[in-house]
Amino acid sequence: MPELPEVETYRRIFERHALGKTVAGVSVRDAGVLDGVTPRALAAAVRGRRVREVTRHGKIVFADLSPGPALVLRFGMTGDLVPFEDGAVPRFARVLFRFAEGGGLAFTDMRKFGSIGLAPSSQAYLGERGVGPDALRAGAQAFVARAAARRAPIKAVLLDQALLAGVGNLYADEALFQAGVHPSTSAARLGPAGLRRLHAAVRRVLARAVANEAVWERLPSSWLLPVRESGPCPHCGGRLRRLRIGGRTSVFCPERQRRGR
DNA sequence: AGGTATGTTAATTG
DNA sequence: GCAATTAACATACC
Repeated sequence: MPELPEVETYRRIFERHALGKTVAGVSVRDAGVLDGVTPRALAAAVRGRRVREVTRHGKIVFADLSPGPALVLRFGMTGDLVPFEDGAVPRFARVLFRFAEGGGLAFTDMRKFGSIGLAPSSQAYLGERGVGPDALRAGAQAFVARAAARRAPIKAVLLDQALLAGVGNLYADEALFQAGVHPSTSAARLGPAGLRRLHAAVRRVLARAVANEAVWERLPSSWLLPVRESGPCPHCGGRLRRLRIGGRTSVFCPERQRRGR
């Protein structure tokens, strides 16, 4: 379940179980999730190294092994990090990390859209891939300027990781809902003021979700997220509508989020 | 049985 | 050449 708030909880899990520890071994159970490394090369690069720092940028977790490369963890649609003790390997485990001090972490991923790779550093990786600023740290200015130049539906623009890294389909819908913006509105049409308000909503939504460790049951009942599948609009009680935008499903309240084209 | 799914990205179209 | 859109990836579940 990985968007920025979920991935931040993964970062904390990795930190709790690996920070300061030495990697004793890496076991690749499905090489299909490796990105640009062979199982052998991954093990060679990581084994014997200490985890110095665990960071997150958007939906990506980096484990800094310096001196040495950074481990790059991406979770796709169904990735997760699950602590395990030997013997009890979690379901859908694709890669296992074991630590010299004891314990292990499993990278699980049912659909295998996630990946594990290596990079000289997190900065190098982000630069090469063109990942934009982290959605929780970025100021509004750059986002407003770049989004204003786009005519695509604002929903699609919010999902563009080059503009703002970390926003995914569900939290994008939540931010649009709270800002009262129709998902198919052209980004440019919102104007600087509208984009600024939307950016504030994105940050507020993500920060609140992180504070609640991305547990939906703890989110405010005024939010769209908990009732996204089933319920009526928590504000007006009306029926929620869904649209296909940029290949993803958008859920919104037609009453609260008026069409703006 | 068929449609859908929290993400990326190559390929295609405009 | 760039912005926008769509298909494809692999797998489980309702």
